[in-house]
Amino acid sequence: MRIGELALKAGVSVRALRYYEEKGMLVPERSTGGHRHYGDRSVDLVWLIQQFYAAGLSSRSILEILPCVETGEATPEVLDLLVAERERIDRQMSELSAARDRLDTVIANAGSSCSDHCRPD
Amino acid sequence: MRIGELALKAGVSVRALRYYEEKGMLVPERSTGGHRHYGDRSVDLVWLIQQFYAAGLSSRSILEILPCVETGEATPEVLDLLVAERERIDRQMSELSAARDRLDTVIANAGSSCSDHCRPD
DNA sequence: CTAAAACCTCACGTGGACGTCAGATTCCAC
DNA sequence: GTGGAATCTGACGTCCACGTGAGGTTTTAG
Repeated sequence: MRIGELALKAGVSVRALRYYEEKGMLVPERSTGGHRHYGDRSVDLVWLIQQFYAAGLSSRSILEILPCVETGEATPEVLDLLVAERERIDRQMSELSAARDRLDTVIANAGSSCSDHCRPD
Repeated sequence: MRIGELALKAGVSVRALRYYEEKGMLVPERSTGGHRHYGDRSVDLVWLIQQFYAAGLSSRSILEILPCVETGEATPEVLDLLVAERERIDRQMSELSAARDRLDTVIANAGSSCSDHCRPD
């Protein structure tokens, strides 16, 4: 399929797909005229890239990790990276959790104080 | 205390503190000569700001949320913002969780395949 | 065959949270 | 009072995942 169709199916912009190629994460075939051609598996691959981006990984990390997601194998360095990213995600989740608790506290207080003067029954 | 001492105690850079002031989040007193002077509560405030940043809030959101963290009160708009940010954090946590699971799978596979050819016993 | 839609390659713009450098001023210990 | 440390105000630099034209080429529907 061509770049526009993949962009639609994967829910990203055409520019993003070109950027992924620039970074080496998703390199398509080319038609004789120079147009990009992607296989069906590219849709899942883009989803995976998006998932990793959403988790705070850099394109550099994703580039190293992607191949071994497909092959199931990893060099020791990539394994280190995988573990490091996993630990970073754990830390980020606990930070998010703490901030969420803080927000919940504020919401609870603000909610009660608001009802105090909004519905003073 | 002055800006350098606060930076040390709060574990941020002097530049960051000036940036917080520029954004209205932490506005200190000034000496006659123009130097910033912070109270002891500023340390906790900076921690809070950092915590919110770590959770992905923008300086704009933090600016609106900070006052009602202190007063315990909130206007309906700020309450909406609080709830929206809380929901965003929830979504981000589930995305992180999904990515972590994916990494775990890869780590498990890579670990076994590595031991396959690293220690073929 | 042709027109328009889709695609191509540069290449500069964006936003956010600061880093960093320059040059001037203020503070504090001695 | 003086010298060095700390601080001051601009203002430009950084990084990254794209956004956004400009100007030209390829593909495809009719």
